[in-house]
Amino acid sequence: MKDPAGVIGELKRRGFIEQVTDEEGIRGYLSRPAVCYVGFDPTADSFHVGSLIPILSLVHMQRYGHKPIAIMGGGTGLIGDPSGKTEMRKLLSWEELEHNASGLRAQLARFLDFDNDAALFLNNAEWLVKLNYIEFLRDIGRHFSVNRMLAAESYRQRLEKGLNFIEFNYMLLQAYDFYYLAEKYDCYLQMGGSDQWGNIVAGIDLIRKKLGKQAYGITFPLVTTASGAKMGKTAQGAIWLSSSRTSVYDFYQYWVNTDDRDVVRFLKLFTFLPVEEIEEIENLEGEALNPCKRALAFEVTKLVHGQEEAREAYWASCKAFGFLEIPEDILPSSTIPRGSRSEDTDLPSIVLPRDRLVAGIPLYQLLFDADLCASKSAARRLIQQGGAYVNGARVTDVNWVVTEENVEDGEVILRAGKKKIKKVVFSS
RNA sequence: GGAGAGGUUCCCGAGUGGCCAAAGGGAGCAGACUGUAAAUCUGCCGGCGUAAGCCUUCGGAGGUUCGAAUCCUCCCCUCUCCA
Repeated sequence: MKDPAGVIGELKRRGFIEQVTDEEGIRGYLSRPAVCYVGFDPTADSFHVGSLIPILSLVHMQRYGHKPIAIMGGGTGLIGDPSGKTEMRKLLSWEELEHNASGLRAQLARFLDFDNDAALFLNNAEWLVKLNYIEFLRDIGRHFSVNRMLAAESYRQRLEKGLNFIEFNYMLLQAYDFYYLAEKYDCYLQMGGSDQWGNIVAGIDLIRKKLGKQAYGITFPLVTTASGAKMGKTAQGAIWLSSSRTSVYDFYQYWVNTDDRDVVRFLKLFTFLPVEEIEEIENLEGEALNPCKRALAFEVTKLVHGQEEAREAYWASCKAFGFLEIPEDILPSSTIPRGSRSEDTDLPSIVLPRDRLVAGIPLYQLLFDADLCASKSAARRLIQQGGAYVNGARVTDVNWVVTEENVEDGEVILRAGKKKIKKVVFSS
């Protein structure tokens, strides 16, 4: 096990830290095995790429011998955190929350070791739901200055757009969470996104007032891509960790397409490759970064979906875009396959009944069926604009029909634009 | 509770009776250029249709009109000021 105190340095070097309340204090707190927590909103039954930062920060903590707690905001999810939002979030029902929390728990188990309480998974509904309003006001509410809350950055934005009482309360509840965890679990460190700063500080104040103890906070930077987009957001929607929402192949592709300027930063944040190795490639430019992007994609995919799935995605991607030797001295700790293409892996595919071929299938229809185009209109546009390929050959005739003649070994390879590819398998 | 402003296609935002599937920008998609990158340029960008055209959309429900995103009525929601 590593020296517990080292975790701060590790997080810092990897770019996880935006702000800390008291660096010296935190180093002291973490100099021996300690407890820390991050809260997650159960707004969906899967995490997306944006949640990787907080999740991985917990993993780093655990690797250094600390005890991470993941809090499911079941209770606060019923309220809706106004921080960082420009408008009110829709409130979730009980059933949704339960469902989401269990999905998230399962995903976290891939990252954290929950055995023997080495990490905890708690739902704050457990203690928030039974709070008594009057008691809460007397015990907790009196410690909060409305003036100070109004001054908080997280509320400022919302004051312009409007904020209702239920949201205004959010800070108290989160502060109460922190206080509760401090008291029950000796947890004196909370981490969270930079929009959580105000809530974290409120918790620290509450702990000081109620328990007379010093607590700490760390915030993560808001990670955006070099072109300014929020991490993990694409036009098709978020990149999810769940393979039923975002296929492993698409997940891998998302990372391969990382902007040059982001590669090093993302390797540090989203993989566990040694920082020294990542620094080795810092000076690479242009095309030389491509193997690094593949390694990044492979490593992140491996973390989320496992080694085998990652290999498959890697080979499928090679098949679609061409093989590229990954030099031995690039990120040597990465377990990305470095040999030549020995494995033959399938492209993403769909299966259709063979008898449809008898009458022939209009290409636009097939593109639509294969999920490469959102509508038949879009498919027609694609063909007209020269972005449609059948078995590698461009097709520009809108009325082109796929027949038996185009099928080889029961398969047709469709491509839309440069990056989307799908194999259609005809079964009898 | 009172007064005012507003809810437009993925987002921002124009549009105040026909020329509106709805300006402009952003995002996105395709092509060129490339390195599965970025930037740039070009085209596209509600659905169905080869097309002509048809259908659905401007908070919701009705109504006026030959014709409504635009006018009227009721309702829902948001914001601002007042209480």
